[in-house]
Amino acid sequence: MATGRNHRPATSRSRGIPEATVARLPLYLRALTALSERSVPTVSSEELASAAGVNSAKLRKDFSYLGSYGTRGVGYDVEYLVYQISRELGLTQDWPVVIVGIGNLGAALANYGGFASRGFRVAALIDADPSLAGKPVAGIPVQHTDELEKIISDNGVSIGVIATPAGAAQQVCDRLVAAGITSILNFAPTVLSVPEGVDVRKVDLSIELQILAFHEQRKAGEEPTGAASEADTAPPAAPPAVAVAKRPPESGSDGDLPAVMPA
Amino acid sequence: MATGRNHRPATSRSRGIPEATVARLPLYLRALTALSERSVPTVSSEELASAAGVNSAKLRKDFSYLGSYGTRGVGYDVEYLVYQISRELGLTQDWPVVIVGIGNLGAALANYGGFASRGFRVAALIDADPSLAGKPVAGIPVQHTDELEKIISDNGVSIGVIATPAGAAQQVCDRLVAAGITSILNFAPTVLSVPEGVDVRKVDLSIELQILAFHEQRKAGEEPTGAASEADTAPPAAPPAVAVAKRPPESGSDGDLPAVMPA
DNA sequence: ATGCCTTTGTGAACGCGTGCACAAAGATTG
DNA sequence: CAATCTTTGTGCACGCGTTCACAAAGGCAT
Repeated sequence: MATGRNHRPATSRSRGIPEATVARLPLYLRALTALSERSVPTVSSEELASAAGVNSAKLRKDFSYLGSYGTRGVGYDVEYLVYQISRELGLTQDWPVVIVGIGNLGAALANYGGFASRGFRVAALIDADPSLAGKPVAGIPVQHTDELEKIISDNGVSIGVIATPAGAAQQVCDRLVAAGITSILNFAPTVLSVPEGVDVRKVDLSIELQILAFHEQRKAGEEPTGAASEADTAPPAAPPAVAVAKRPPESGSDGDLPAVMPA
Repeated sequence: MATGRNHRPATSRSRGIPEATVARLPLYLRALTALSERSVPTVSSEELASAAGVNSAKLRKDFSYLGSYGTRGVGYDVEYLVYQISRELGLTQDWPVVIVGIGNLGAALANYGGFASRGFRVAALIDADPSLAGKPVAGIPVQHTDELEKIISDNGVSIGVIATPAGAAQQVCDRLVAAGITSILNFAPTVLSVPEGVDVRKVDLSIELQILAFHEQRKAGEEPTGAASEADTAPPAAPPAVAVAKRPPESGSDGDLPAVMPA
């Protein structure tokens, strides 16, 4: 989870659809779309749950927040459910989005097919590098940062994707917000601060790997030697005054992305 | 979150560090590294918490699971804490990783600087497209899928990144697991099924956007007209037998990634 | 050395999310 | 039309995660 600030009771109070449920709706939608393409008319909660990788009881409860769209003894009508979830997620309308920071990642996002097929339309690609301006990426010409405000207001964009290096992210964020953006998907490894009412979701590649490393280390140090608990308990030095095993600062400042766009 | 199967009590039972805490440790580590580079000797929980974008009470409780590394009245020793968290996350050792599927996204990942600076080393890039073989991406030559098993065992790789199209993901996953991989970071929009003992974390770009769209729609339909609740309650047709507003199947099969690698 | 001030570490309360288990609902069969 | 069988929808209980609030701990000034 990653909402902009830690405000809001985590539960979306409106119609009372729990945030956890909202996060799973796209999962169900994906599974349902696949079924729809195979012309499967109905699914049971059990089947759909396994296709989506969740518990069937959880799925039924999730759907119960949307209303009673199933038929007892039969299951759910696939087409109807696809529509209901799409509507609930706001996918029946087209959402223009802008991508800021057209480095490797930004380009990958621009080429990502999963956007267009879900009601999202890449309205513009924006980068601070003047030499990129005009060059097409994924068939869309990159525009310079100077145009940012104009692009957003002209196209009525309300969702922005930040794929810049960490150093530029907050500045870009501020400009996006000032220009009217109210939802941000942030790929830069920084904590963005935004005013109340703006949603931020964060995707951090390196964090995911670190979490995996934690579990991996756990697995490794489970049975082999008994030395695991030893190295665990013995700190290399007393709390204050240490300089242990500090990895050399590697390259420049910490947070880094492949992209261009200087700070 | 996204563990392979819905097994395991969500809490990592070992030394009893809650999963939610583990997920935040990389966040703290990032903030601490930045402080370390600025040669800041100590931080209070309040300062660090705000830098990491979390609540200070939460941060203190998180640290309490690791041990008592702070000094009352003063705060935490930055260097020491960096070391402790690094060790806890298993970042004091180098983790070789392989990236499978070198499309736009795979290339972006290969170029991502945040990996190397965190103890992760890209051991190999793998793709099924023979025409890519040998070509260097981010300075590393791409190798063909045939070599997958050999690469993994030769380098002792235990973490794999899947950046293939959805259609190929499960096959790749199976081969990775068979070859000895026990942690997988999955970028393909599919539910992977893996045997017990293998961890899977999922990053789905389109899902994040859909969640944003949900909240965005919410904001939009909050005050404008009173028509919101109307369209909300009236289904376009009765549950069975409908063909409402179904978006045309767009392009090919649903889950798609920019990458190459045919199924 | 003593008292004050800052900040940690944590006990306890609360709320969300998950999963169980079952009653109600509808379809289907004879 | 009645009985049976399947599958939904949900009441309930439990556990994890978050937050509050405060006592204990240590530094620092006098």
